[in-house]
Amino acid sequence: MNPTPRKLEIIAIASALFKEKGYSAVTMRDIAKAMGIKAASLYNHIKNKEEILTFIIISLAEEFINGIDHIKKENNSCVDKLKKIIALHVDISSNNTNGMASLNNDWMHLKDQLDYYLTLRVNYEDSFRTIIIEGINKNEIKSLNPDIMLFSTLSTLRSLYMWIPQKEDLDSSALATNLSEVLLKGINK
Amino acid sequence: MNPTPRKLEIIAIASALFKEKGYSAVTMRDIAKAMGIKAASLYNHIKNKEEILTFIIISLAEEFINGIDHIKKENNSCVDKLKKIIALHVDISSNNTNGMASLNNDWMHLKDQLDYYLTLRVNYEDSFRTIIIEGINKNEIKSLNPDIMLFSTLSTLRSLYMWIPQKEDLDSSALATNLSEVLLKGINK
DNA sequence: ATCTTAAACTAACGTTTGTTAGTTTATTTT
DNA sequence: AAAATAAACTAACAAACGTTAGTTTAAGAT
Repeated sequence: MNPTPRKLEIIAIASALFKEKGYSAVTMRDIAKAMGIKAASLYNHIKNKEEILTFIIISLAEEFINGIDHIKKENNSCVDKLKKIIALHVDISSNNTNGMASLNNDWMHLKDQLDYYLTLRVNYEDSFRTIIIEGINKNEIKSLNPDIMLFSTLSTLRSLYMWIPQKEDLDSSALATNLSEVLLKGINK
Repeated sequence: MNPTPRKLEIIAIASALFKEKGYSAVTMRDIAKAMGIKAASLYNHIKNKEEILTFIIISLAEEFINGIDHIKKENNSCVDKLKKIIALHVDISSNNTNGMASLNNDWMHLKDQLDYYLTLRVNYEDSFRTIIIEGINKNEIKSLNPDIMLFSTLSTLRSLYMWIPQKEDLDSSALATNLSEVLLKGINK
């Protein structure tokens, strides 16, 4: 059940290819060539193509759920919770920019675990929205449409994977700090 | 050169399928079935699969370039220019949520026009960044990393296509106003 | 030295893919 | 009525797809 080193190598290579062209456009022969072996040899390590995608997406989705569950429980202001969510996204995205592409763009190609993934996503968004609404009620957050604030913030955080690789000069904590400033306080002086 | 009504029907149907599953996962037989005809019949109207994608992406990309070129020339404050950019995204995205999915996710499958698309994108982002930097210099915009502000704002605007279809209660101008508030002034009270 | 195992290989399978060629059908123009 | 056109059709193609079966190779364990 827990993957061998070789299997993790395949998943890492596949993640990079999936980010470049998307899951459907990447063939088993592409993955094999990038590994320096033949396509059939991949099946000594993985069940099938779908298993690769499932592993990438589900493990990331569970990281996010675990992260936000932890943040919810802490005794912080809502604004501080939001800052922790931002740091969570920066952290996970930094450590797996390739996998984040699949999580964002290829979840609909899941089969067995599609329903499970959708449950995780709904739960994550609900937790996020709850924190925003709490912030409004406690007068920490502006009284605007919570869904617009959720959508706006989450869109930026979901796109981090595209942008982090080209910004190696900024370390994770500096990026999280800057992003918190922009997302919470805006850009207008 | 300018498309027949039937061709536009095919492109519209294809856009919807591309949004659901991505360009690579949609077959000519999928498109034909959704049109109620056979796959071979599509070729009476279009050159090949690639032409459909190219049309969707390039026409949208040109809309954005035309929009921002117009905004640049107007004699407005930088903040007002930014508000107009936000309204531009809301407007274009509202009128073609399906096509926006291809623009965002399937541009890498362009062949002939890939370089042209990339040029348009770089030009668009440069114009956007220039407005932000001007705003910093004129003391309208906070003196933070301009790329982070660009990235953050643009990520939200690029994701609008996913979100607009499930928010029919909000009309375009109200959405643009709310978004301007959130993106420019933040969510923190 | 023999056995076992991990991980590669070759060869092939049945499908699905985008696309072409040639034909039929129905509508419009002459 | 005849001719031309638009838009569908059937049939088929070569290539690429994910995957399976059986085999070889090389290293470690007995």
